[in-house]
Amino acid sequence: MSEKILLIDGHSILNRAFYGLPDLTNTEGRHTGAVYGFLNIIFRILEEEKPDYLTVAFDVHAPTFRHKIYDAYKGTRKEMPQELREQVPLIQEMLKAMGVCMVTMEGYEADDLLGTLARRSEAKGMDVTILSGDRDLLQLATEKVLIRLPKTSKGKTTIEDFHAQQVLEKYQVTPVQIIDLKALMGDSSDNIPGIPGVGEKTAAKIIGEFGSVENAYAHLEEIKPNKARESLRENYDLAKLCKTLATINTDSPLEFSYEEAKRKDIFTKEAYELCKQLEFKNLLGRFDTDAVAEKSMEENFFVCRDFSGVEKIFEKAQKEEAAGISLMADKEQVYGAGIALSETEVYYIPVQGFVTGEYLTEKLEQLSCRTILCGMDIKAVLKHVSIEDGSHVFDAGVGAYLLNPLKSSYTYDDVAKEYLGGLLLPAREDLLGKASLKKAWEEEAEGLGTFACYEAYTARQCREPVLRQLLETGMNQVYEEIELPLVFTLDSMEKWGIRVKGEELKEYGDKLMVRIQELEQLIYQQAGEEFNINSPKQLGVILFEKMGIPGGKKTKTGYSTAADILEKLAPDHPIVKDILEYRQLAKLKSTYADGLSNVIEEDGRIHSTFNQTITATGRISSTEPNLQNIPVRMELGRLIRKVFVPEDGFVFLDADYSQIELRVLAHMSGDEKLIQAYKEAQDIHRLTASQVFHVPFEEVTSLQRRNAKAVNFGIVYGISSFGLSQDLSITRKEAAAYIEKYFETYPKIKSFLDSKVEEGKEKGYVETMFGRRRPVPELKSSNFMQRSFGERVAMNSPIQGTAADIIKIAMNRVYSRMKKEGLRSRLVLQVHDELLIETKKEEVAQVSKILEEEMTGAAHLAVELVVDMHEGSSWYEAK
DNA sequence: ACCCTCACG
DNA sequence: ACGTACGTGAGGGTC
Repeated sequence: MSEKILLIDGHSILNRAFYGLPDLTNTEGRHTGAVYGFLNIIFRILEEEKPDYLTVAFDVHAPTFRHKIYDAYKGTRKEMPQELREQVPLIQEMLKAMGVCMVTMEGYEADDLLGTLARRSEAKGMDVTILSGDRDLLQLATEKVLIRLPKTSKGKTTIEDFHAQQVLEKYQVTPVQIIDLKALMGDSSDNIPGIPGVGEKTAAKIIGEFGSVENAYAHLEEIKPNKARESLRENYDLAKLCKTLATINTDSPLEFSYEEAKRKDIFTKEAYELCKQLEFKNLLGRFDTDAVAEKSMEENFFVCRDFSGVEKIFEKAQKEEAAGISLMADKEQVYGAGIALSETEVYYIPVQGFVTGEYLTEKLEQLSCRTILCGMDIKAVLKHVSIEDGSHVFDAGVGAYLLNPLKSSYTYDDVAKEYLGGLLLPAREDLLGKASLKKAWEEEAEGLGTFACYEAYTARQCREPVLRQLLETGMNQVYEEIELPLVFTLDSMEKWGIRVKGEELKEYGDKLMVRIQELEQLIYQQAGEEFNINSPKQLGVILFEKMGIPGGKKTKTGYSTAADILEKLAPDHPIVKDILEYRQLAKLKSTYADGLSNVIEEDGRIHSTFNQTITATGRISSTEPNLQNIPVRMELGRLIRKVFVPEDGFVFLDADYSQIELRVLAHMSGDEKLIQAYKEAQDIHRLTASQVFHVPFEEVTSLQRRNAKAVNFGIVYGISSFGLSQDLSITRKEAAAYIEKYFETYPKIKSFLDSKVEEGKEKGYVETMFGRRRPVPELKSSNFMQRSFGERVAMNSPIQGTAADIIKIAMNRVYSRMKKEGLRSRLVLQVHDELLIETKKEEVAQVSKILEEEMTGAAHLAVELVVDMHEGSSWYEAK
């Protein structure tokens, strides 16, 4: 069998990886996504091809022979974005570490080097494979030269393979004729102009018929489309020049040693270190562990099964300042616990024999009186271990979230990587797969123990660096005074849950169903056929094709059938009105009537999870179910709130902040006029309208008020004329005029927003009144859209985040005051600017006072914090 | 797994 | 020219 050489087009593969995959950054902020993608592609190809030789070609930044014959060649050649450019030396460093042969040559592009090596190798009788993202390379295809073009879309990489035969099949021309094709049609990405009036189709036809540019010129009169004929007549010289430009040089004077290109083991120690540095954790598994072996941390993990041994562990733990804790437990039971006493002493204690779940949790409770318990997720531990407050607790997940709220998760492996000097640990999935805890307990006992040890270890070891960084960033107060106490407040809310009348919810769902079926029939009749109304795709076809309704706005995948589009069509088309009603009811039925019914627990209550480490701004979120998006704006949906009721002997007290974000803005910007407005006005939107439009307060029209209100909202979101124009259905110009007037009226608001963008650019983050940070990496992006997004984020996050801080402070104070005053009332829900308290009837007056005092007193702003409060026997009534 | 749509603040 | 309001979570469809 003949030998095989694999030739790789470095820049073009890097490009493909950059544009086809999401960008990654490591902890140092280096962009690494393209390098990661590049490596994945070549690993795959190496496995498939098993070549004897391997070489990667790169362009050099210097004029090539093409520049010499054609000045415009360089022309408007697109600059690489910074995020990609900085990865070029990185991939080269990586390839060097892997011992991969690289070639470059001044005056030649990578294509020419690949062409040259392909022909030389072919002449030696080798098989050649070229990996590139560039279709130009197809001109090199022969029976012995295979061109492989990877294509990445939606994270999946597929590879298209071409020998000469496949080129012929796909393009109806020989590989060499690819050059002629390009000479006529041009190639914008390569700055080859082609000749005017000839596109892809015509070029293919001409070359198919005449075989080459030269022969076509020789038979000029036979060329069919007149336009193409005349264009070739006039531009023959240009066509020939293009042909030269498009021709890959296969005879460059490259010095090349096959010896150096011989394929070696690329999984070297150096490459391993570099992968670690770049945090390519998923790639490390490819390296032979013996060759790169490090001392395993698992040598310090011990399983303790005997009772007296466990007692000793806890005795020892009592003497430590801090211990890492990882409780392996689900709702039903406790399976065991990991406990880290020091860097080199980590135990796993499985539940068995005398070591019961109750025993374990009790020991942990005792331990928490003296020793600081460090966990990745303390709120989860609290479900089994009762701890009074945060005085002896460290929550690594919450700490890591504060230090960087943009992460998608705060699992121990992520946190270890970030705060333990890039330490790479196996993730839960590596140890347990996708198994549930129960399943792991039954079938993967050893993995479960290892998992618990890693988690406990990480929680303990992270304490110092995380606390230090919290101090360095000035976020220690937010951690200690807001987030850590909040763990206990949220835990209490989750445990209480909220009572829901299941029967009534079912009845509500049944009523909806009746109307849904009516509407279904109506819609089918009007459409003239049955189809799935829930499918935007099918619906789009019915409305905009079959029924020919105009105004079908295309999205990426088809027509948009979103409510704001349909609403504009509703007046003229009865079916659209029915569809809108159907949609509304279907949503209420599936998400709320059915969705909530399914999560009512044995105690007749719904126990949502309030997540503290999700949002970028500092808000909390609610899941399984989400109780922060229960309908309220439309009456029909609002009725759902009637099934949320307090237990017997209790009522609901609902308290919400009045326009907290706008008040926060007034305070943070220090705009005297807005502050004054709040001191005077009952109706801030009306007053804003009166000041912006220069009309007396009493004469403000409802339209003016609506517009002012929209601008007020827009300001908080990080205003843009486009966004406002969409919201108000006006032109961008009009929207821009409103904004300008607004800024004239409240000049300090403009300077405040501008200063936030500036600050974000300078520091890389913006912060709330209380020092909570949100990084805004998008501000440095070379992409206009992303940068604009960053600007809006820089304006919005300090406002939204400060409001979130304030209500968190209020929640904590309300929670601890009710506890301190020995009340039986309890906080059950938070909806961003609203608190719901299930209040013992006898305690209504006392709780009202607490709510009022703690909510309005949570922060001292230049404007008052105003709270609206209502009492009721359901959430519906209390709102 | 990803898109679309829609519920809330 | 680009193609958007800020922050979330859930359900259904589609590939």
